[in-house]
Amino acid sequence: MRRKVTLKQIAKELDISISTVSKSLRDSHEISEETRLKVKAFAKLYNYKPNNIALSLKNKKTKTIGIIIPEIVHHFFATVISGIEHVANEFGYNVIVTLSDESFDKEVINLEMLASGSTDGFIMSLSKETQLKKDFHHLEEVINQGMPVVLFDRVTNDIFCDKVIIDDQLAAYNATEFFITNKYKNIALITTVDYVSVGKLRTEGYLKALADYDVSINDNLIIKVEDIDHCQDQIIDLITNNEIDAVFAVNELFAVTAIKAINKIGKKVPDDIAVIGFTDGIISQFSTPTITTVSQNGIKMGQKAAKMLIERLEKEEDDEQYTTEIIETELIFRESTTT
Amino acid sequence: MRRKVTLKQIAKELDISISTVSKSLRDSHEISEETRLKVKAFAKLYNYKPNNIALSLKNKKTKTIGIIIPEIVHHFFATVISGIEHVANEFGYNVIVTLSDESFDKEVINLEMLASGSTDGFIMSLSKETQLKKDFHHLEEVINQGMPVVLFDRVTNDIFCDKVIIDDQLAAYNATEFFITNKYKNIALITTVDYVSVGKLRTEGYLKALADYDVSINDNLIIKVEDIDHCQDQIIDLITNNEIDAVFAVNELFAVTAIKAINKIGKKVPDDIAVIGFTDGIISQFSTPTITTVSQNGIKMGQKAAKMLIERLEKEEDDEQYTTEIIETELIFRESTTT
DNA sequence: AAGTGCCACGAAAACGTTTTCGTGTTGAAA
DNA sequence: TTTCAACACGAAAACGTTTTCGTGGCACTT
Repeated sequence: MRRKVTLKQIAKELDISISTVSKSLRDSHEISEETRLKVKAFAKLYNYKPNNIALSLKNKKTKTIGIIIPEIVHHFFATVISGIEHVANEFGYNVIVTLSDESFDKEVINLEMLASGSTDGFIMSLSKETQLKKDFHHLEEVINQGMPVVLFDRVTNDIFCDKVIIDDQLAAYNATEFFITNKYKNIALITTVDYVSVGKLRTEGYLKALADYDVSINDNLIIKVEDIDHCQDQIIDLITNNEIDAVFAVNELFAVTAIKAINKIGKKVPDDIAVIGFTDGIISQFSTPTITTVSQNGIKMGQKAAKMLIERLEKEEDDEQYTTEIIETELIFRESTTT
Repeated sequence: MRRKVTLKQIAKELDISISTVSKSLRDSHEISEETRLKVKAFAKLYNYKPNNIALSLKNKKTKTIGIIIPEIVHHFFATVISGIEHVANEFGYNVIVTLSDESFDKEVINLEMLASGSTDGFIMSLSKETQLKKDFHHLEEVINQGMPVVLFDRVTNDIFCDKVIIDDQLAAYNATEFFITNKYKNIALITTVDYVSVGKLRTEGYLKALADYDVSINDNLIIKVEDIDHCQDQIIDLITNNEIDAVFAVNELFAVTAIKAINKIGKKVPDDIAVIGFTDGIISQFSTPTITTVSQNGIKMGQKAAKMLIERLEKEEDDEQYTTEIIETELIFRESTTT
């Protein structure tokens, strides 16, 4: 077993000082060509690589970005990570990923862990519990310590930092508007409970569209799902007991579940009932029928978030000008709607 | 902005030595209760947290695990990461994730980056290109330096290290056997090119089952997909031009694509043609019809891999006894098959 | 021969910890 | 009064870098 070689060992072996070795490897003009080449040859032979940890300690930069998300087994978050990772890599950064599992406590613990020197900054999406509690002290703390934070998707107005979001309300508005202008009048909404920020915004967009077009709002057509794993019965109820011709769902899972429910009661998508979902993920692409959906480009969100964070990291003067970047969404038409 | 406080600053503020501060915080009996309490109060007030980087340098342990996978936008890999992260977290480790994008060069670069002090060990799944080139020097190198490596899913016999896999061949055998014993005789196989280790093994399982049951092998019923994004035409060809009653696909995507192709030519799943896929992911669960599939529990694989790695990290004497853990698979019956 | 300047290199500090060892003070025992 | 142990604390090394500054030796100029 060949342990990793250090400057000190090279210095000893070559009977010169550590400084000389370091300078040689960094091509300092202070060192004669002779020693420089000798050192470099030796270093190459022994496959010397500077120790990142030592560098981090010295430079007070870790060149790593901390990511904290509610869960990773979720196509959208996976795409965001992918976007972040690629940009980070390009700029010589690594990413360290932790999951909050939608728990406030885990979010806090992970944040504090990583804030103790492991990362230069954070990219986060808030856990449900955090959004419910509205407690953001942990975020304020790290921001106060001078660590930049970029929030994406599930954000909050209570914290001042850079953010990357989509215009959830507008996107939902547009989807609903599409239904209305295509003569659908009984549009059901399957959404989340209100404390999930994006769910609430999408609900608002739906309501605003109805209001703007003078379509009466029927509360029976709206369900707010608390437990995503057991939403099926609720949805079947809704569809069975109401005369509807369209469904707007605030995520893929609700959309595909709605479609299955519709099939189950013997109706057809899109002929009897049209469906639009949210998030252009695996499900929307491969479901039968494929699902018309609001695409929220996770890759792009991740890339943007990473760029914002790195930019802030690489300029020393910290201006307090925070920006909120809005990623474009678009309605992707597939088989679950007709025009 | 309140910068992070260090031992030195506390020492200065309290006019005592750094050693005393450190010892106080670690409850050393060398320190009088008076100073101990004073220091602790002060540390708490200023929210002192030891700097991880400094600790890593001193202890020569980073308490981080490096993960290198081909891509993250892939449900299976996401589940594995999830499994790893949770176990790692439990043992006080963090995970740092990098993607090879199926490229040999990126795999090497990322490995070398992380090997330079950033992580204590690795959990990896090989990129396609690496499997094609059969070049594993980068792995040998880090293993030689004393860094433990655990390979999962896409592994190689050329490297001696711990591994976590499923019995791909057996799983494929069982799926094929199910078809045969249920009177399906014309079983198509949609698989990958041979250099993808798991694809090859699954192909072998299929062939072995046919041979064992004296079903003649028809090469026309086998396609090996090179480019996953453009497999549709190939699959339609296969289904249109051959009389088949069953399809075994080595991943979800092939399975769902096959189902769509079958629908397109006016046949029904499972009545005309039955389909079994591989990997119990989102697609299999939410496709219509839902897909009978070989479940390879990614969470469990990740957990096992993490446990193996951490166990090796935490015992100092390095025995050279490597083990290969086989995760159980099972056939999950859904709507794409009948019995 | 004295002064000047350059060349090539080394010593040491710094980043933030932990830990070993040494040391001054105190009180009690002899 | 001397001796000794216990107590409470500090100095310093170590982890692996980079970088600033200092310095000895040499060649050159005058």
